[in-house]
Parts: sequence; structure tokens; C-alpha cells
Amino acid sequence: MALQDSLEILGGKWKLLIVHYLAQRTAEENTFKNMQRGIPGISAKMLSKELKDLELNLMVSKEQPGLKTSTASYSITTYGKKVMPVTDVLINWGLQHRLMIKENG
Amino acid sequence: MALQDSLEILGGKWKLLIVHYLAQRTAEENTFKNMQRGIPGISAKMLSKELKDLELNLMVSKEQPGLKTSTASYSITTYGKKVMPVTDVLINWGLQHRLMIKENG
DNA sequence: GGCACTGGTAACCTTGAGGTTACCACTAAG
DNA sequence: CTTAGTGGTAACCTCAAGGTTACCAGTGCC
Repeated sequence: MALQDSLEILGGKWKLLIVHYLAQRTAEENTFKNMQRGIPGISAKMLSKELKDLELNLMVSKEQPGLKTSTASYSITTYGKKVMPVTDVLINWGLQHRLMIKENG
Repeated sequence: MALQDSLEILGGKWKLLIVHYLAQRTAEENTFKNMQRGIPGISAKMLSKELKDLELNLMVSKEQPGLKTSTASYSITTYGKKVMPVTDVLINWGLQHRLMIKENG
């Protein structure tokens, strides 16, 4: 079932958050430390691991223009942009749900 | 952030699968054992637990017409139907991703 | 009575996602 | 030289999600 596939690939605490973060900024902004600061709560280990997973799945690409490691940056690929409907719909749902809790609360 | 909220509430291995399952059938079909058989891999424990979570979040309702426990069944609520866009978009993405993997081989 | 089904629950165990700490190499600024 | 920043990695630990097994009560059939 396709739903199960998607949940396996995009599941977990961080992947969608990372993709969404990258989708909103330019490559130059997306340095490792910037991302770490911009995604509250994520550890270097998880960020590193998830970025590798996302690279493997062709959703994120890493650029390192020179030899300096300190110039590395990340950006979302064209293919990666295809998960944006997923994050969008989840964000909408989250907002709706918050409202509903308030009204009902 | 709304995205994090959504991931917390809908996250995990089973919730979206259950909601999607329920959304496709009538209440009468949705007995506990039927669901267990229809959602491959789920255990009674998880099904029971997740159904309770979903009831708490007002997405699923349990009906038990008589006193007999054996007549219990589950159905998705109007509110629960609002997560259908999420499952739909994930299913589409999953199908696309499968295609892309094949092409890219 | 005995067997099979239903709707579950309680107790226990395993596994891996995720967190924490420490560490490395390189660059730039003071 | 020292301090602070960058981009990470390795090793270890924890905890909860999820799985497994056993069990219970009720209904129906033969």
C-alpha cells in the first residue's frame, strides 16, 4: 500500500520538518548550523542523519563549492519539492485541529 | 508550529492507516476483528490503543448498539474525515515516489 | 460439554529512534 | 596563542513505541 510506503519514507520526527524548512529558504541560508538553529530541538546527530537519508532519496542536495567544509549548504531538489503538498496539508490540518480544540475545549 | 502538532497527533505507524481504512467502509464492516484482518500487520494491542487515541481526538466513534460486546463497531466521524486530504496526498506522493524509483532504477 | 468465534486487556520483552556528551579538523578574529 | 565559529562524527544511553504471549468473558453451534 502506497500509504505505508510514504509513512516509512517520510515518517519520524524530523524529515518533514527539514524538508519544509529547506523549501522556504535559499541554499545560501541553509548551512548546517543555521538549520540546527532554525529547527528547534533537533540535534546535530539527527540533522546529519536525516539529511543523508533525504539525499539518498533524492529530495535534498548538498553543495560544497570549494574545498572548505565550512562552505557546505543544503537545498531542496525539484523532486523534494513534491513533498510540499504533504507538509502544506498537514499544516492546514494542524491549524484546523487547534481551532477545533479551542472551540471544543 | 502547526506541522509539529500534526506530526505528534497523526504520527506513528498506524493512525493514518486506521483512519484511511475506516474512511473507506461502513460502520457495520468495521468490527474489531475485521479491522485487524484488514490492516495487515497490526496487533490487537495496537489497534485497541490507537482506536482509543483516535476516539479521544474525536476522529473515530465507537458504537455498541446492544449490551453485547460482540456487536461493537467503529466509524470515522465528520471531524475525522478532515484528515482524508492528508492520507490522499500521502498516497499520491507514495505512488509518485514508486514510479520515480523505478525510472531512476 | 466442547470447540470456535467475538471483543478485548495485562504483562512482559525487544528494538531502534532519538538524545547526550565528547571529540576532531579547519578558519578567522583578537 | 587563544577563543570562537564552522562542519560534522563516534560512542554511549534512554525510553517509549510497538510486538508477543497468555488470558478472560460472552455467544453460538453441534
